[in-house]
Amino acid sequence: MRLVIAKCTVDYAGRLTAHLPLANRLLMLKGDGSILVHSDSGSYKPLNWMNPPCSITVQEPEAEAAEAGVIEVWRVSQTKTADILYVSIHEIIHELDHHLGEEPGLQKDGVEAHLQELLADQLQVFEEGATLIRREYFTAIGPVDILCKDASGQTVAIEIKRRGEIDGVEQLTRYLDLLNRDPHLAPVRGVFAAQEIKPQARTIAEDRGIECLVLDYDVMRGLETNQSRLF
Amino acid sequence: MRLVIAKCTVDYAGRLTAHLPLANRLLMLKGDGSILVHSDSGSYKPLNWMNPPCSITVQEPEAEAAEAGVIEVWRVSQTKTADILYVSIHEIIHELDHHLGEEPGLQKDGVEAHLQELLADQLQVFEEGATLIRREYFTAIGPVDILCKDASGQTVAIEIKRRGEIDGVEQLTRYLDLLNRDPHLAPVRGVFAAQEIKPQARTIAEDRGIECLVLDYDVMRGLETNQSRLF
DNA sequence: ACTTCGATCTCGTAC
DNA sequence: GTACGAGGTCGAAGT
Repeated sequence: MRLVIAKCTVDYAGRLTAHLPLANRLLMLKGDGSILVHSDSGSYKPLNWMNPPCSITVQEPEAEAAEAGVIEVWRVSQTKTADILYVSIHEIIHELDHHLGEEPGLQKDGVEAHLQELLADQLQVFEEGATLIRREYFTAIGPVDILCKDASGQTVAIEIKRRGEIDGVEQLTRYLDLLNRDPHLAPVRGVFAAQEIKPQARTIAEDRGIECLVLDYDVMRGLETNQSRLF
Repeated sequence: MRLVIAKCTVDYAGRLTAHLPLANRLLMLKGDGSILVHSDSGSYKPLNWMNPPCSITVQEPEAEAAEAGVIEVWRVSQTKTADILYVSIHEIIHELDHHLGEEPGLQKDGVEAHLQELLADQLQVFEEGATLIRREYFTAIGPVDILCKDASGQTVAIEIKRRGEIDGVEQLTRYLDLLNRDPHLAPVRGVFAAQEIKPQARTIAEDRGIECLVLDYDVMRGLETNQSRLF
């Protein structure tokens, strides 16, 4: 990895065109040829960048640019797409080069699939007396997150999201349309469950007779802990 | 901005928990207190990070960690949320500190809003004789990008996307359902316009009687330039 | 290989 | 401020 702190301008042309006026920035050149342009604030997204695979060539500035103070131009071109990035260097302030070696990679834990497991184990959170038919109940158009029966024996399809938005309601609607064609299952209740349900999604869901269920992840995790202690 | 190349492990606990095994990495400490952990490959997303506002304190390692080779621990805590990040430093390989100064910011061009403006000004691109009713025609479920009348006087709802995908067709479908309930407007034609329309989106759209319109951004920008020169 | 969907999404913008 | 949609989304999982 090569790190360069430089006074530069940057021009990008690809899906959009963008320009960075003259200022001091960090240029990070990774081992795979990609480049990131970072400022001293903002979140993890660089001001500008080029994804691998790409190649960097150093060019002499054109006469006009040289007069404006450009000492060299880095031409970064994407190998697959036509995207291109020009970094016009006015001054190199610091430079540092070091080979980092192997990256073992990030180990994650605690994703959204957990919500589905928790609700399947705790169907009373949805309704007392509900019994699981199965998780990931497969249909021709995709898996229904949870299929169960309520206390009266009616089939219930539950769609689970972390954040409930319109897309999720559309998805559940398609499942319900399909499931209700099966005389063994129909009529099927639809339940849209999420940690947070957006107003527009709730409106559309309720307009279609779909029930909304807000899940409290921390409470459900707590219930699970208590259950595992009890049994 | 402070740049440190170090042999380290990283532990994050917040919305999820994550761990980085021992390896050499770049630690970028920005002026606003945020920190990014980058490896030598991958895209612009860091392996791990903490967003501002956050504070960093350096701690002595606990006895067990010290025996494992940890020389210091950086405790990075988010000011608002309870998120926390620990960087356990085993060895500092390089270090570089420099104040970058003001960042003038990225100048973008070529967004989707521009497509809407252009098409509203150039309805002949859609169909000769079409006349604008209004952009961002507001409905109970959101704004219709362009509402206009065709040469025969029929109402037309146009949904514009940069890339036309299924979501956009669903959105337009909802608008059409709603608009067609209004006897002053019905029957309403639906037009799905985008720089690029995915085959699946096109299939669904046409199956629903929605017309697809591929927009050439460069040509439309050229037309606008010519218009502003003529008038 | 391509597609779909979640994300510690980030980022802008309208309200 | 919050809410919503778009992204040069990124990244992983499944097909």
